[in-house]
Amino acid sequence: MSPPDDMTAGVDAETALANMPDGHKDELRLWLRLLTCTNLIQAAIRRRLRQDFGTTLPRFDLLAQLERAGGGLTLGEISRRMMVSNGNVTGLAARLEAEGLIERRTSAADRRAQTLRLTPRGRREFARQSAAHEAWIAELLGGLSAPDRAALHRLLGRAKGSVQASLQELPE
Amino acid sequence: MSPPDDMTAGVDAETALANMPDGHKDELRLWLRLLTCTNLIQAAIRRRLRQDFGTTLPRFDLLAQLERAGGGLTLGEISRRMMVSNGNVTGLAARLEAEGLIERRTSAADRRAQTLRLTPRGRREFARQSAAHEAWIAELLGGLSAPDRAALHRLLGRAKGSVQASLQELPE
DNA sequence: TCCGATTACTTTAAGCTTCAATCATTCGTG
DNA sequence: CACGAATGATTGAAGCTTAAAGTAATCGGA
Repeated sequence: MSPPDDMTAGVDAETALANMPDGHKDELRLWLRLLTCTNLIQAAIRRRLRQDFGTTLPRFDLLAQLERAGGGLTLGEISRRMMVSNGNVTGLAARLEAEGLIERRTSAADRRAQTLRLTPRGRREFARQSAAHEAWIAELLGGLSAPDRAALHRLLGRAKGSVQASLQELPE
Repeated sequence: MSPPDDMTAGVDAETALANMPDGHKDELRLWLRLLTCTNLIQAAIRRRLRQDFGTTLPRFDLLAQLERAGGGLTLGEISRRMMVSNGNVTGLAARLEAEGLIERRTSAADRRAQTLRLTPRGRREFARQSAAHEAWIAELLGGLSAPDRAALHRLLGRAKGSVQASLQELPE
């Protein structure tokens, strides 16, 4: 698993962590705080989806994609929109179909493709979950003033731009 | 990463709100952008840890906790610091021990407790990973000016405060 | 001393996630 | 038309994650 231990040059572990020579400590702190915020919110959402609706965030997200699309979507399209792997969507869709929340249909045009759409029950169920979800978010972020929210949104937009630009340049 | 050309849709979760009736649209937008930023960065880190070091983010995080602590830590203490379940740490520690990166020892004082510490090889390995990790983060967030980073850090602090206050009030 | 409560950890079942390999279908080009 | 390449989906192996139940050790009184 681990690469051959080649006794890498000079960096002993203490200096590597204790006092970061570069100015990169700054970015690291920012990243850790970003991560903490996201994790706190996401954990709260997951817990409530489970407790109040007996469901999970990935299931909720998949239903949200179908609801938003209006019509049906292929597994591949869902995979792209959710930014997860194909195999992931296969399993997720299987569980949601078993629960009667979505139905699948082989596309007439392309017999490789499976089209998913919400069942009436799936649509009803998602409407309830979605309303609650929206309220939870509003509650969690309610302590932030409107100007703070706006500023945060704008700065996160720049951060996203920075990340995407960086990934564009060095995709590996 | 480029989406297919046909649909009007964007790819990420952020574009997911076409038109939201309520006034909570604002908070929801903020949350989705926060989530997108975190996911983009995290996915890049995971991919590189795998490609360059054949490891994963949870393993890296556990090693980081041990390195930062200096001495040994119990499984429970690690579980608290990483904000994950006990059972999670049990499995993670088992894999890291099998790889020879950490060692476990039953505490003399309390025979229920297991103390983990880095092996010399674990320390060397983590030093390499940590240096790369730091550089990746700096690169990904390098497009942000220092004042922007400072402002973002500050606003995220307030967001974290809002979330924690909200969770304090309504723990369920 | 003893016994119930607490604490530390492990185990189990279920689900999520990825990558790599595979199968089926469709497409493009000669 | 034929055939290799590309596309859509599924499967399998491995790992991460949680909640809930279980085991072992410690602690705190009665």
